[in-house]
Order: sequence, then C-alpha cells, then structure tokens
Amino acid sequence: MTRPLKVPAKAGYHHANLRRALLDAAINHLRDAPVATLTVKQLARDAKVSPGAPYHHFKDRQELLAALATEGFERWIASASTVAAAPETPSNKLANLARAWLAFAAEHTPHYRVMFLSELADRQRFATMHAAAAQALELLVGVLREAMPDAADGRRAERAVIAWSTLHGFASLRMNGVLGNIPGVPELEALEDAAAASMARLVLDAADS
Amino acid sequence: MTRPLKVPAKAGYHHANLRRALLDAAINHLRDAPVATLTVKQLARDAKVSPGAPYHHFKDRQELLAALATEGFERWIASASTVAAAPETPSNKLANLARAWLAFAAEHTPHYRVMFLSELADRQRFATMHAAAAQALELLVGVLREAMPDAADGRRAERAVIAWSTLHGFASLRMNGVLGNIPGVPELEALEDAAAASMARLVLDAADS
DNA sequence: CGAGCAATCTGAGCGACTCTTAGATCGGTG
DNA sequence: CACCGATCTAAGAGTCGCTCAGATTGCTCG
Repeated sequence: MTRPLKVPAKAGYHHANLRRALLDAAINHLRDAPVATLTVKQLARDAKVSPGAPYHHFKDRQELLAALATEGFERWIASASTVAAAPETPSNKLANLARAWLAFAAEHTPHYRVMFLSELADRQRFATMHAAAAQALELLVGVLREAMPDAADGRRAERAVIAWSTLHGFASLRMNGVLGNIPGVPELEALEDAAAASMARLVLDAADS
Repeated sequence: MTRPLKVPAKAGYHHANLRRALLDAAINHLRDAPVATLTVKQLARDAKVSPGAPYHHFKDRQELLAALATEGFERWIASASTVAAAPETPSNKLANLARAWLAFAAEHTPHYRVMFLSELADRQRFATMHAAAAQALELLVGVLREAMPDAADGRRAERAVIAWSTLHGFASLRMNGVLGNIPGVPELEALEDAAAASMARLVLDAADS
C-alpha cells in the first residue's frame, strides 16, 4: 500500500502536515476547475499559512503539480494491480482494466487533470513522476502480455499504446467537456462499455494477425 | 475555403492587422512551449504594440485561445473534407482520415494544444469554437456513416467517439511527451499506422455485430 | 536536561502578469 | 473636410510566483 509518497518525518508541526494539507487543498480546488486556475497563494490561504510557506515543501508550483500527478499514478497502480491480480480470463481482465481506468479518471478528476500535463513533460526534472507513469504503462502491458502470449513483444507494446490512447483520449475528451450533449451520441455510460469492448477486440485481433 | 474567422474590415491600420499578428505570435510561441507559458504581454511585445492593445481584439486571454482553437478546427475541417471527398473505399477513407488527424496534430501542434483545453469548456462563452468542434466530429461521423451503412445511428455515433478518442489520445500523449523513448515501444510512425488500422477494424466489427 | 541545530513558518517585497481606463491618434464616411 | 468610431498608448490597480531575512518550533545529542 504505497499511498503518500513521503510522510515528512513524524507528521506534526505548527500545521501538523502542511504538505498534505496543500495537496488536499489542490485536489479540492481541481474538482471542478482547470489547472490554470490553481494558485499557490490560494492553497496557502486554504491551509491558513503565509504565502511563502508552501515553498518549503515544493520548490515551485510545477513541483506541487508533479507531486499530485505522482500520487495519481500511484493510486492508479494500486487499484489496477487489484484488477490485474483477479482470477479472470485475460480478455475479461482487460475489459475490467479499461473500465477501471475510466472510473479512475471520473472519480479522481483532480489527479487526472495533472497526470498528463505538458508542463510536466521534462523527464529529468520530474523523474519520479515519469517513473510512476512508466510503471502504469508497464502494468497495462503486463495484462496485454497475458492476453496475447503468442504475439511479438513489439506488437504487444504497440497494442498497449493504442489501448492507452483510447482510454486516455476518451477520459480526456469527457473531462474537458467535449463530449457533453452532442446530438446523436449515446449516453456516456454506454460509451464506457464500448471503449472497454474495443480494447478487448484490440487484443483478440492481434492473436491471429 | 473558410480560413480566418473574420478579417477585421479591410486589414490596414497602424499595425496593418494586429489580430492576425497576435495569433501568429501565439502560434509561433506554442510551437515548443505549453499553453501555460503563453502571455498576452509577450505577444504584444512580439507584435511591437503596447501591452493593452491586444484587448481591443480579444476580450481576454481565454478568448484569444478560443480564437486560435476555432482556427484549428476550421483548418482541420478543411483538410479533412478533402480526404472525405476522395474516391476511395470507405475503409481506406477512414484510415486516411486517421492518418490525416495524426499528421494534423503533429504539424499544427500550436493549434492542437488549444483545441481541447478545459479552460475553454464553457459552451456558451465559446460558442463559435464549440460549433466548429461539433462540425469536426460531424465530419468523422459522416465517413463512418459511409463505412457502416447498415448499423444503427447510435452505434455509428458510438464508434465515432471511440475512434476520435483513440486519435486524440494518441496525439495528446505524443504531444505531451508521454510516449517518448519508453523501452520496448515501437517507433512512433509504426504506431500511427497501428492507430489507423485499429480505426478501420473498429468499423468492420460494427457491421457484423 | 538543556543547548544547539535544522526544519518550518512569517512578512515584506520584487518583477511579471491580467485587465481597466482616460485620452491620443488614425482611417473612413457623409 | 469635419467628424465619428475604431485602434492604440500610457498608466495603474490588483494578483501571482518566488525569494529572503529573521522568528519560531521540534528534535537530537552531549
């Protein structure tokens, strides 16, 4: 159970655990507001500390966002591991994993908002975050490995990226409100099922091609 | 050929066409920098006007971004229309459309960066942009309509969203540098083909299920 | 147990940014 | 050619990111 990345020593201080309080304030804010509106100063106000206090826990605003993203990847890995370890057929497992991803994006919108931010693309500066992201992909590849054991490694990785793209693309479009009430488009729930089903097909096709 | 949304009267003035100059400066900036780093003040400096001048052409920063996004959708619709009108089998047409999308995202990265921004999710405030976005989806649905003429309308729209998700997800992950040098993952070009192929399969499956 | 250290927080402040407003300046129209 | 409206400038109010000197606190270790 790897939940928080690092609990600072023994928790207590003036403000018990400011680092966590800031992250929680950020999560709360991002529930229904885009990342651009998130302000370090406001987080400090929420936590009832001075405007400079956050900078003792995060080098700058980007590192705070990166910490939140890392937490998001870790939580996803934790819940996805459960799905991956379930006694199911590889095909069902894959569909469940797809549904789990979309559910995660819906329930943890605040985290999801920062998990693929182009401001955090720097691999060296945000190494720990990218390590967690790579682990998340690795988990997806692992399930695909089970589902199509006869395919070549390259093809498996290729399918993993395509599948990831579908899930992320759908979650992203939905989160950004692009899919809202487009005439003729089915309910979003049905779309979740369709996305999951298309992932399963993605793998079945690979076995015999 | 609907290229710019609205040419201000007759072009000329002090600064010939500041509106266009600002958009071009924005495009230039976004070529290799995330949206968060884009500054109205800097655009004004680039265009050699005072910091307040841009606000006579755009109500605020968001409307400038929305104008850029609208332009992006319009350009995409223009180039996609060509693909959709080509004399090809529906299946090939679909694959070409998929490749065209990914090529568009790669070549027009600056526009693509703002085309699905959550800051611009408000449908009323950015009505013209969302209208253009809806038209883009409509075009995709149109090609799908040809490709699976026997399927129900709901199913077609469903496949359109899934296909769109795959394309947007892949373009987005690539643009944000998430796919860069992950070990075991094939070259990005091969992935483009795989994405296009998966789109074609998406439709073929729908015909007989 | 107590002195010192390191981590944490405050408060003030610098530079930059968004957006507003009053007024100058220009282009086109009647 | 006088005027009007569109465009631009200059200045400024309010906010934000981030820094820094100094105060405060918990922890460690002699």
